[in-house]
Amino acid sequence: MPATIKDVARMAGCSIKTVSRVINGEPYVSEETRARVQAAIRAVGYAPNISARRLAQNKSFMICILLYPGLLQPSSAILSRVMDIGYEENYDILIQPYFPTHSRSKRKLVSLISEQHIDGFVTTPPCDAEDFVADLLGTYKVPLVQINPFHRSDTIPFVAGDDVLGARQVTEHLLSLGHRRIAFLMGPRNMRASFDRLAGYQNALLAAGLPIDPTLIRDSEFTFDGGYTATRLLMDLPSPPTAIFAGNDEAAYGVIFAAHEIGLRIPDQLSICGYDDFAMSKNIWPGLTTVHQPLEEMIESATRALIRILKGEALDSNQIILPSALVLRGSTAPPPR
Amino acid sequence: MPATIKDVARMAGCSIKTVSRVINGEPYVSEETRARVQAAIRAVGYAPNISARRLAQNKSFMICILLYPGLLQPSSAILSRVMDIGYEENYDILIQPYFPTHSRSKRKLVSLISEQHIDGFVTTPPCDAEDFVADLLGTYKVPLVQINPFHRSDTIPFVAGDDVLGARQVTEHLLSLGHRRIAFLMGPRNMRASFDRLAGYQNALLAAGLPIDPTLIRDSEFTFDGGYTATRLLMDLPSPPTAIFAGNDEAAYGVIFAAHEIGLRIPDQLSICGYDDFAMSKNIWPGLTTVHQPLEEMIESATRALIRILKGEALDSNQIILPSALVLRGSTAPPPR
DNA sequence: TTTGTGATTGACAACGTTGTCAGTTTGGAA
DNA sequence: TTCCAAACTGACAACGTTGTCAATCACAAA
Repeated sequence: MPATIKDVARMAGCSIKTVSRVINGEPYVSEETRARVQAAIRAVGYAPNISARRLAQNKSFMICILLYPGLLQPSSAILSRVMDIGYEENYDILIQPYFPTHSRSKRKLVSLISEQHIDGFVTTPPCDAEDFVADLLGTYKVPLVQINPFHRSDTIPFVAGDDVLGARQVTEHLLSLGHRRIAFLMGPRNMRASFDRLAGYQNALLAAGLPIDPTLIRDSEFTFDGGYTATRLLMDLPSPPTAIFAGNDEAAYGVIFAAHEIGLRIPDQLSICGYDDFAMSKNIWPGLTTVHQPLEEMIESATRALIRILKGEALDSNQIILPSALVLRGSTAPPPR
Repeated sequence: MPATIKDVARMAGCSIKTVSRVINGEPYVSEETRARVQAAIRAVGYAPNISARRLAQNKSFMICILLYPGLLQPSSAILSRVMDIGYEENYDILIQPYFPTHSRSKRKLVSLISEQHIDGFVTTPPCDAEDFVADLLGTYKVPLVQINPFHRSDTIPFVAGDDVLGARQVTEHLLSLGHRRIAFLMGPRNMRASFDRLAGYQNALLAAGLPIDPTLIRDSEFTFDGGYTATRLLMDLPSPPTAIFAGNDEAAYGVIFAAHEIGLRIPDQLSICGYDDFAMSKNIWPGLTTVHQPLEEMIESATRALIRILKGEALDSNQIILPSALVLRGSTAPPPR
């Protein structure tokens, strides 16, 4: 039975309302009273009961991040960073795994909104692929900030990277090394990144005056297995590519594995690029040339934007685009002569 | 303004208490009334307000998992599994990053207990290394289940693997391949696994009648950098090891990287073993020989045990030991002649 | 002196549940 | 028929906060 506001009030010799004012930093409390109340709070070891506060204010002080477990590999560092923000701002951050098309996920989401009254959401791809989430949050009028959303909306704030540009830079890097047959591994159709990166790849080829060879474009679903299978097929072609741009890092790991299995030396016989710069990409051998996506910053700024909205502050812009950067490591080199 | 229990009661033509009985599946409601209430619930789209329920029952229906962000790499699959259990059992699962020795972590933990009234905790190494957590939970009388705890307690339930056995099996595997100079990379001093794995390594050597060479035992802190640095030093020895047992997978990644950098072929010139079987270990080349630790099952059974405790049910045993298994992949082979 | 204004304070309702307890109904045994 | 226990039901308090509003106080201006 922890101390309540009443215990504090009794000890400080004032009303519970005055204690409440002190706790919430409201004005109209004399310095003397404030000091007395604060002393009483310390004396009885008082901590406000969050459930009561939530009930009285009809707010939950909770933010939920919808995360698709398959992709995104949320390094714990990211989660930790987000929790810190929550700590500063007095919000609790709830990490919720979410599978689109999965009915249990949907029910859980409904319960988070209707029972827990979560104050706001951050979504990550491909959780936004169907309109279910946005529609649901729309009908319940729960604020939402999206990360790399499928559809960029004028009304829903989002944080994103420039995947067209990043993919173009990767491709130009490979072109500048002398590669002419560059394969591209396409991601799932429910993520915007898949299309944007494909566009960047194609833009670079066209700008270089090269044809787009459909046999060099394969599906990987952004998975290890997808990258592996695509590579086995690609390298069996009569004239195989000299470089594979894997669409994302996880697929690239599959490409690397397949290349090793086939007995190809990386990067001498096959250059490989990824996209995303997962933590592991600098730890494998050879280091993976990729595009660093500032996932931590993205989640952080999405969360901060959401909190601003919840506090009723205006955002500078509904669209936050963060820069990505090509990271050159050991997995790319000029093609074999 | 969502529907409340009053709206349901009005529509069903009964008291709010009767609605409450129906919601909670309590007895003493006639079938006819029950049906009418349920119809009303559906009609108004009622969902109970969790904050009010928490306040009235002085319970949070929340479980918190303390996770050290550096290690453990909680694959999202694990988190997802745990959330599912929570869903089944009507508990919300809070994932809380926790750094021992980090004062903010401690304050957050205190707030989780005293403000949020979290019903129970699951700890993972090395969050339990100091006694702070156990003491705190003890004084607040909050139930706790530990995973791979530093001290195995008779009173605090825990789930663990048999690291001594696992490490012994790894070492015996290397011995059976013919290795005689096997290095061991020690983990941090605040994790039981570090000592248990060292013991398994030493037991196997002693059982084979081999001496324990202290120059072959190095610190890695279970990190990539630690594994990398230790390997550079080890391979500079006048008579370097022919195999390195890296203590955990993350350190093993560092060993592999260093070996490649030195120009050693794996496994022909150097055999490498890890421990833990992180998801990536089967995706790198060559696949890493390691010990599979059933992390998902461990977190699952710890969570289930905690929920049983919270429900007042007795545990079959306070000590749950789950089997680990040696996984042979491509990173080990007989030593060079 | 009176008046007004802003600072300070507290009584009480409200938030949406569940717990307590007393009242009513039902059905079967005496 | 009467009585009793069990089944059913609801009024109301309680949980620990915050919001509303009225009351009081202090002090300066009129």
